[in-house]
Amino acid sequence: MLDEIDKRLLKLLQTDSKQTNKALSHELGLSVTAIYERIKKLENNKVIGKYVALINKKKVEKAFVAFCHVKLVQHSQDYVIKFEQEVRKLDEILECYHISGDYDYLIKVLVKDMEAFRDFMVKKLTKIDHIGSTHSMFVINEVKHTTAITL
Amino acid sequence: MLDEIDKRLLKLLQTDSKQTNKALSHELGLSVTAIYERIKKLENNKVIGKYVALINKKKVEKAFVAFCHVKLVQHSQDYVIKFEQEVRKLDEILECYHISGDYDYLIKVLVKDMEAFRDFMVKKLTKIDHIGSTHSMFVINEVKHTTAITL
DNA sequence: TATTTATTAGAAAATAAATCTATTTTATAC
DNA sequence: GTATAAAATAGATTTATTTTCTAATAAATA
Repeated sequence: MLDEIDKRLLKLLQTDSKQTNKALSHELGLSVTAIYERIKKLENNKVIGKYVALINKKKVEKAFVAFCHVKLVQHSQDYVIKFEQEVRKLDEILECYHISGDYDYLIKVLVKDMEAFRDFMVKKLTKIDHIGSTHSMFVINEVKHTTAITL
Repeated sequence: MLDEIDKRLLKLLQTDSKQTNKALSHELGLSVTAIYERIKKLENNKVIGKYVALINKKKVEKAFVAFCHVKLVQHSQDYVIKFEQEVRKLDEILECYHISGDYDYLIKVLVKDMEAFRDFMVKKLTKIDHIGSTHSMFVINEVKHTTAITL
């Protein structure tokens, strides 16, 4: 389904989606139209989901990152649905995964600072019904963070 | 530094960076030039870090996601530097954070399936020197996942 | 081999980005 | 409160890019 050229093209687009088709055609040794058609196909097939601007969290006062493990008091469908609904509403939560292991969920939280985190915990996260317990881990340093999947 | 228009603009660009300046100008009630200049400024100030294509992991056989806690045997500078270096080299690791708590690191791993994960653990992660212990959590369901920071 | 289908190339048309000049708004000093 | 400077904006123009079109080539299928 994806040939080598597609993979190389996706690598380039995952790194910088603002490159012109001309630049990409140069890089991959194809015509502009070939690149254009390939990209359109990848978009239509939903291989490429969207194009976004990535912003620098340190520049927008969201440099404090934490991961929280969350356990529900019970795992009835109702509780699960409700919890997940609330999580999706909270802007501070960028990611939330239902995971295997001791805890039920792992969430990634972005806020300004420790004070804002405390606020988030007290006023938002733990206000959600049916939360049993939570365990927070603070990011000391971001060693690696990419959105680019290697194919 | 960022006014309300900038914030609304960033929200739009974080959702879809392929919108034309004309469409954005319409949305925000400004001229095309005003939008153009604002975007250029946000780029120059490094508020906008980059533009990327986000690809669909389910379409490229990378649907298996796991988080691994990693503990080093020791925390001497050498060991830390070496570990972080190796992590950055591994394509399966998309994110790695040095975190507070029982473990030293939290890493996010993307592979094809459980078999590939086992392979990754045995042949790559645990081959890195000085790793004390690891603890893996598998993603059962992705409840929320966005790159857009709310300002 | 013949026939269809998909991919590619190059040219033309349509669209958008980038630049320029003039005007307006905002901030600062007097 | 007014004058001045600086920043932001609008509209027009130029430049570049995307998109479409036609034809040619390559790959797949009967």
